[in-house]
Order: sequence, then C-alpha cells, then structure tokens
Amino acid sequence: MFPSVLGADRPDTASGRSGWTRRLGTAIGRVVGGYRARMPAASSPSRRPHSGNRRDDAARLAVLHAADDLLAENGFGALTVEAIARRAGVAKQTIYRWWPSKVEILLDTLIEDSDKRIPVPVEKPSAESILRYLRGFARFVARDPAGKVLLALIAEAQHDAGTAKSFHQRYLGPRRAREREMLTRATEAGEVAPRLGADATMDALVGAIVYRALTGSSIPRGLVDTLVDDLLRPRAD
Amino acid sequence: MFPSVLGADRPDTASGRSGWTRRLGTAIGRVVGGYRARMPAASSPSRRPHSGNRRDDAARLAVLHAADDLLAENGFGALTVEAIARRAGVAKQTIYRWWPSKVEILLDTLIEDSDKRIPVPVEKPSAESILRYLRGFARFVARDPAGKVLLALIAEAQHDAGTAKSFHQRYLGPRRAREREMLTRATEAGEVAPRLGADATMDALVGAIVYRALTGSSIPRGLVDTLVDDLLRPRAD
DNA sequence: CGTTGTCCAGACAGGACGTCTCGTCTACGC
DNA sequence: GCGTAGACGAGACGTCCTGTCTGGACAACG
Repeated sequence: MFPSVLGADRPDTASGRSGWTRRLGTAIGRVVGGYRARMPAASSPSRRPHSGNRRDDAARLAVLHAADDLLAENGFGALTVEAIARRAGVAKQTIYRWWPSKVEILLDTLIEDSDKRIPVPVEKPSAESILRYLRGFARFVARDPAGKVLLALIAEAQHDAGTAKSFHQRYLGPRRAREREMLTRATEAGEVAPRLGADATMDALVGAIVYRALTGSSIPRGLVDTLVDDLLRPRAD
Repeated sequence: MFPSVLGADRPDTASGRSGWTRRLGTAIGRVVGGYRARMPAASSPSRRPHSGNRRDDAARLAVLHAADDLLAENGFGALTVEAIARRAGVAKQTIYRWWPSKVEILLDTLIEDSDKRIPVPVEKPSAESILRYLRGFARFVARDPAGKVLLALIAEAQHDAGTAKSFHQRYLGPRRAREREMLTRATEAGEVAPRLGADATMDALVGAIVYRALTGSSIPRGLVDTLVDDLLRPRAD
C-alpha cells in the first residue's frame, strides 16, 4: 500500500556505484536542500567556486532511506547512526559531515515526505478542501510509515531541547503558517466559521488526530468529519 | 507554585538514615504499590512469610523523587539510571532490583501524582465537573512539573514498544476507563450531548490539550471552555 | 597536474547500560 | 539468642553507541 518512502526508485546501498554519481546527480536532483544546505552562511550568496569533489547524492539518499527504513522496522529506540551507516553502506563520518544528529536526518525525510503526501491546500480554500486535508493527514499519521517519522520527532522533541527547536523551526512553524493561511482564507470567504483563533482551531483538529495516533488508536473517518463539523461550522445559537 | 512533586516531606537522599527506616516505614506508607508490587505472581495470594530484610521505603521514595527532579531539571534525554542512583544516594543495583527500567520509575511517580492532582470526577458527573476536570488537566500538563512526566512517557512510548504497552496498561487504560465512566454518566443524565462516542470525544478533548503541551504552546482557559462547549453541548440543528 | 574536498575504513576515548560479586546489615524463624 | 534470607552500598565488568580523528583513494576544478 505504501511501497516506498521518499521517492520511487531507490538503491539498497550507496556502495558499488561506478558511474552512479553522475547519472543520479542529474536525474534525481534535490527536492529539499537538507540540513546543511542552508546552514553555512546563508548571508554570503557567492561562495567559493567549489573546488574538490562534490557531495555524493547517492550517499545522501541512501542515508535518508536507511534511516526511514530502520525507523519503520525497529522504531526510534533502535535507530542509531551506526546502524544507519551500515544499512546505507556509508561511512559514519559521511553522515556526521552532513547531519549533526539522526534527528536532522529524519527531519529531512519528513519535510520531503509531507510536502509530497500531504500538501496544505492554501489555494482555493474551502470547507471541503480543509476536510480532505485533515482526512489525508489522519491517514498519513496513522497508516503511512512516513507518518511514524512525524510521531517520532514529536516524541524526541519532548526529550531534547535542541530537537524541539529544530523541529519547530524547520517543520511545525512553516507548516502551521500554511495551515493558518488556509484556515484564515476559508474563514474570510465565509466557508467556515471557527469560534477559536486560527492556531487554536488547527491545534484542536490536528491535536485530536495526532493524539489518537500517539496512543495507537485508529482514526475513523467519522471522527475527523464530526470534529471538523463541530469546530468549523457556525453554530445556530 | 508547585513546591514539590510527590508528597510533602522528602529527604534529599536515602543515605545517612540510622533509625530512618523504621520511622518512615510506618509514617508514610505506600500509596501506590509500585512496579514490582504487582508483578511477581498475583496468582498466589499467600506468599512466603518474608524472611530476610524488608524493602527500604526511604530508598524507594528517594529514587522516585530523584527521577522526578532530574526529569524536571534536565529533561528525559539526560535522565539515566546512574544519575538517579547518584542523586538518590542509592546503589544502582537497588534500582534494578525493583524497577526494570527508568520508565517504570516515572510511571510510578506519574500514577501517584495524577491520582492526587487530577482525579477523575466519576461521582456526581455534570457538565461543570467535566469542565473543571479538563481545566485542571490542562494546567497539570502545561505547568506542573509532574505533567512533564506524562509528556515524557507519551514520548517514550513512541520510541519503545515495551514502554507503550506498560504505559497503556498501567496509566492510559485505567484512567480512560474512569473518564469514559464520567462522560457516559453525564450523558445519561442529560448534562452533555456529545456527537461522538465516549472514547473519541475524550480523545478529542484531551488530545487537543496534550498537543498544545507537546508543542510548547500555552493552554488558555478559553480554549478548553470553547472546546468543551463545541464538543459536548447539544447542537440546535 | 596540483589543490581541494568528499568518500570509505577503522581506531579511539567517553559514557551509559545491565549484570555480577563482594561485604554489611537487618528482620524473622527456630 | 542465633542462623539464615534477603535488601543494601560499593564497585568492577563487558557491551554498545557516541562523536572525533586519523589514513588512503578518488574525483572535480583551476
């Protein structure tokens, strides 16, 4: 049902690639910049003309996929950098060169996956599109292996302050901005009439769904529908 | 505001107790059985008449308090069994003798604290008492140091299957049973009229509150009030 | 063709884990 | 009383993962 996380074709490891790099580099490309792509000096636009060898994109993808797979198979508790390196066929140092922690690896995969699977419908906002979005979100978080990454990061953010900061800055913040936009537009268009503010309303909807997922319960469609109806539909009295 | 988690008087460590044990043993007693109290053979009611020395209750409390304090101070990520042992003035083996993991320690403190701070009002259920309960819950989870334990355990349950099982069996399950009772009685009395089932309704209410706490947002009273009103009050149409 | 930077491979110290073995002390049974 | 069973503090032990740091091979660019 969900054959593969993060893209269609994926090599099992990054090893045994003679000529791989060039083909991959142009064929796939980078959808998301990834952790380090934005870290070093975003202020200086024209950096060094890049001497030396360039980053191996196959290795980057192998790491992302390995992390994803290992999380789905054994859970976050068993996820170690060494295991990721082994599975990806990559040296440990290659991982530490580009990511400061396994959390940033997961964050990279999560951003890529959720942009692909559950984009926020900011254009043409309507009660119907909001409902569809939340149904998709519920499905993502409850049944999609990639949704487990989201749950794992929410969890890890409770344990580590650095994770919390990064998770907010890179994922929750931007996503919530789009959700707020979606809800605000729909409200202004008279499509919905929430009694709470945009953030509180989204938290109530998303929170209920996420909590069900966190506690291992299923998320029947009727739950989402009723919730949306109760919180977004204007009351008669 | 919340001077101490888990009881009033607490020694800093368990060491230096000459004569401590006897006094503590009778004075404080055990509110909750704790992890191991129910584990070994609940089938045989009359066990061995207990030769040897008995369990040191001061050590038990010192461990519970140390875990609580360390979690509040440094977060779950920095919480180690060794650190708990050091802080409690207790040998590591003493901890492993009674708890299989630090999670069970936290579970012991959580059960004790939430029974004390946010009991579920199953008697005399009313819309008003439900609202008060949820306000208290929101306060507990957002501002009480003991509430951090709940968040940490929800988080750890995502990372480890064993934690998830234990957390459900010992905390979420029993608590939800009482909450369901509360809601069902209030519904039968005509006090409230949820459109969703008891579990789904509670998840929507609790989930929204927990999600705010998990993402570090405050939980204004108006949010809880409106949520309760939207989900529990009968709709006119 | 040399410089630069990435890659794999592996060594390394540090820390936490969970187990184990001591010696001490205390409650209970005989 | 006295012996024994069990809890306790102290600390050693092997294992695993961490994050850093080498070395040597390779590829891109000037």
